[in-house]
Formats: sequence, structure tokens, C-alpha cells
Amino acid sequence: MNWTDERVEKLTKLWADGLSASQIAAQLGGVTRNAVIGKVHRLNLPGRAKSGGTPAPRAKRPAPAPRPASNFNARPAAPRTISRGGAAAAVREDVAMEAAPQTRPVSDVVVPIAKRLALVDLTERTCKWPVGDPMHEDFHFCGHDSGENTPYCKYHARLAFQVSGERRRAR
DNA sequence: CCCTGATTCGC
DNA sequence: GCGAATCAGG
Repeated sequence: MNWTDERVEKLTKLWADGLSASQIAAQLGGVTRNAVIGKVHRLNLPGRAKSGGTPAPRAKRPAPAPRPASNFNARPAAPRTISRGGAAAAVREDVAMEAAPQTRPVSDVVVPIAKRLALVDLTERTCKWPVGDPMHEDFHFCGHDSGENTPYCKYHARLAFQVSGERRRAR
């Protein structure tokens, strides 16, 4: 794939936004993170301050997370029905309410080029990450090559299990 | 192991 | 100019 003006523009923008080389590579498609980094150098774009992994030029940080007050000491309170989360869940709910005006489609993080495969098109090597509402007709699968020992492409594999890893910029 | 960017160097 | 391989680090 060539570095067309458009692709270079996108690269520049995404790099400026603080996306990692691999993420940019994923969005551009057809290139590896090495290619992206190499191109960044050739373009004389400002690198990431300190090299090395994560000290990091975090991308935009929207909200510092409001403190949900603090008064859960009044008394053990009435015997709540045994429930997962309990008070913690309640708190979390408050936070979510205050800072979540955006309508998030629950969609994917930064998995750009979904191939929109139908169920019948899946093979042993295609990412089986479901996209959309199974009840709806536009339901499909990611379809990226997943290697031979995982049901998902590496991006969806990270979302699938192992809550650790990313999640931060994925938000 | 996963990840990150940086550099080198053959093409 | 390109990017895989390699290096260095978290």
C-alpha cells in the first residue's frame, strides 16, 4: 500500500492525537506499526517525548471523575437483598449518571476495518467477534485473521477477556 | 507474555 | 522511501 496524501494526513492526525503506532496502523489498514513508526520518522513528526513504553502522551482526558461524596457510615442500613456490587454498584451508578451524556453504541474501540462476515463465512482463522444485534439483520462478525489458536483477532482478543491490558484509552 | 517507540539497514 | 527485524524499555 502506498502512502497517499490522505493516508499521510490521517497518520499525522492520529499520531498527533496520541494514538499508538499499532493503533494507527490498524486504522490505516494494510500497514504494520513498524511502517507507521518508520513513516513518522521520515516525516519528521515529533516522536513520543521519552521512548520506551508507557510514560505517555495520554490522549485527551475528558473528565477527572467526580467524587461521589462519602456517607455510607450512617448505619449498616437495612438488610439489603444480597446482591452483587451492593454499595459499590450504587456509587458506580451515580458516577455513570453524572458523567455519561454521550450515547455510546457499545461498539468497538479501535478496530477499524471490520469485514462484516456472516456466520457462514467464518473459518477457523477468522475473528469471531460479534458485531451488532444478533436479532437484527445487520448482525455480523469482525472477520479479521485471528491466527490459528485464538477465536479473535488480537484487538478483540484484548476486549474479549483479560480486563487488564488496555481499557484505559479504550474507555 | 503483553505492550510501547526507536533504530538499523537491505531492498 | 519503505518497513521488517531488531533493539530498548514498561
